[in-house]
Amino acid sequence: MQISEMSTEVAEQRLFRNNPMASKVLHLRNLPWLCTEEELVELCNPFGEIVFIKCNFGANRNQAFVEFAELNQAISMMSYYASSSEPAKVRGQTVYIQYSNQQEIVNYNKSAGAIAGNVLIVTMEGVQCSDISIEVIHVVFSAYGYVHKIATFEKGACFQALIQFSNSDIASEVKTALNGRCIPRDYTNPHLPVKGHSVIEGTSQSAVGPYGNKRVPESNVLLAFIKDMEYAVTIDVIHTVFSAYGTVLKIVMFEKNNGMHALVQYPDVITAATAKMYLEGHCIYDGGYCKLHLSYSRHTNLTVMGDSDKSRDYTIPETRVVAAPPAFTGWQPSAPAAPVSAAVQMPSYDPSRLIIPASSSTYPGQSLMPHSGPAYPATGAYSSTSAASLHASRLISLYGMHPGASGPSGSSSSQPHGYYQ
DNA sequence: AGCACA
Repeated sequence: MQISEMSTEVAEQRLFRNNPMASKVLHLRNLPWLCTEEELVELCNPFGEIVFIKCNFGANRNQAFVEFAELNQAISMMSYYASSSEPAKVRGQTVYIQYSNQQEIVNYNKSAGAIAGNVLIVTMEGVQCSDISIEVIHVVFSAYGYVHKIATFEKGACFQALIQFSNSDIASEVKTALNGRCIPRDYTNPHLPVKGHSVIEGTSQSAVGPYGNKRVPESNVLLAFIKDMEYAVTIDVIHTVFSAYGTVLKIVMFEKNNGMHALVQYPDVITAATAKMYLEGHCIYDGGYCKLHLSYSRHTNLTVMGDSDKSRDYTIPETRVVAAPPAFTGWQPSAPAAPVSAAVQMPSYDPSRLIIPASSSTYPGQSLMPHSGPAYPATGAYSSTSAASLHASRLISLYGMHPGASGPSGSSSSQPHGYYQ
C-alpha cells in the first residue's frame, strides 16, 4: 500500500474536475477535427439560447466552450446527456461535456450578443425531412434576404434546418418575423423529399430554380402578367389559381400595353413568395395558353374601388363569401374555334415544375386546375371540404427547441400525412 | 479525452 499526501489545492482541483460547479459555460472535448460552430449549435441549441461559442482550440483543435444565456439551460443539457442512453455526438463521434470551471466566456463583445448571428437554426414541428423540400424552405426564407446556404437534418423526431444569411441583421429580422409561424407547404410536390443531409450552396442556387437568386424587393402583392392570353382569364380564374397557395385578399386586373395584368394581394410576403415560386411560368390553360409571369408588386395594399369584374376585395365580408361563380367555365377555352384537345390533353409542363401531378390524371385537361387539386373538381363546383393542397408546418423555434418542453416527443407520427395545421 | 480568452 502506498499512501502519499496530496495538497489540498490538488485535491480541490481533482474534485473540481470530477464534479465541477455548474456553469452556463460547457466544456466540450473529443470533438471532431475542425468542428464548426454550426455543428455545436446543432448539438447545444436544443437546450437553450447559445450566447457564445469558442471552438477549435486545444492541442488537437478538438475542444470547445459553449456559453448559454442561462445557467439552467446548461444544466438541462448536462442532465439530459447524464440520463440519456445515447451520448452527445458530433459527426458520429462521442463528445464529452462538462461544466467549464469558468463561469463565462470573457473574450467577446457581449453587446454583440449571439454567435454566428447570420445563421438561424429552424426547428419544424411535426414534420419529417421527407415532408418539406429545401426549395420550400428556401423560398420562405428568401423573402427576407439572400439565403447563402441551407442545411437540413433530422434531430430525433424533429426536422431542422440551418439557414445562413448574409449578416446577422437579416437573420434576426427573419427570426422575429417567422418564429412561431407556419410555413406554407405542398405535400404533393414531387420534389419535396430530401433525405438526410442536404446542402444548397449559395453559388449553385440557380440549379434549384429561377427564384431566389435575384434580390428583388419582395412584397405580399404579386404582379401577374398573363402572356399569350388566347382565352378569357377572369378574375375568378385568377382567384382560383392563386388561392391554392393562401388566402387571396384582393385582386385588381388591368390592361397595359395590350397585355393583361393582375395584382394579387396576399396577407404576407411568405405566401406571395410561395405562390410565385409555384406559379411562375405556368400556363393557366393547357397547351401553353395564358402563361403566367410573376413578379413582386411595388404595392403592399391594393385599393379596390367597388366590386367589378376587374377588381375585387375578398376581405369585405358580404361581397364574395366563398362565392362560387355562377357558371365557372373559365377552364374551357371560351373561343368557339378553340381546339378541344387543349382542354383534354394532359398538362405538358416541365415535370420539375409540376405542382400536383397525382391529380392531373384525376382532372385531366386543366392545366392549373389539376394543380389546385380536389378543391376544384371537374364539375366546376367548389368543394370547401378538401380545400387545400397547401399545408402549414409550424416553425416552433428559431434558436431554440427545448427537449423538455414540447420536445421531439413527436406528434409527427400522429399527424395524418397530408393534412394538418 | 480533461479548460481558452492576450
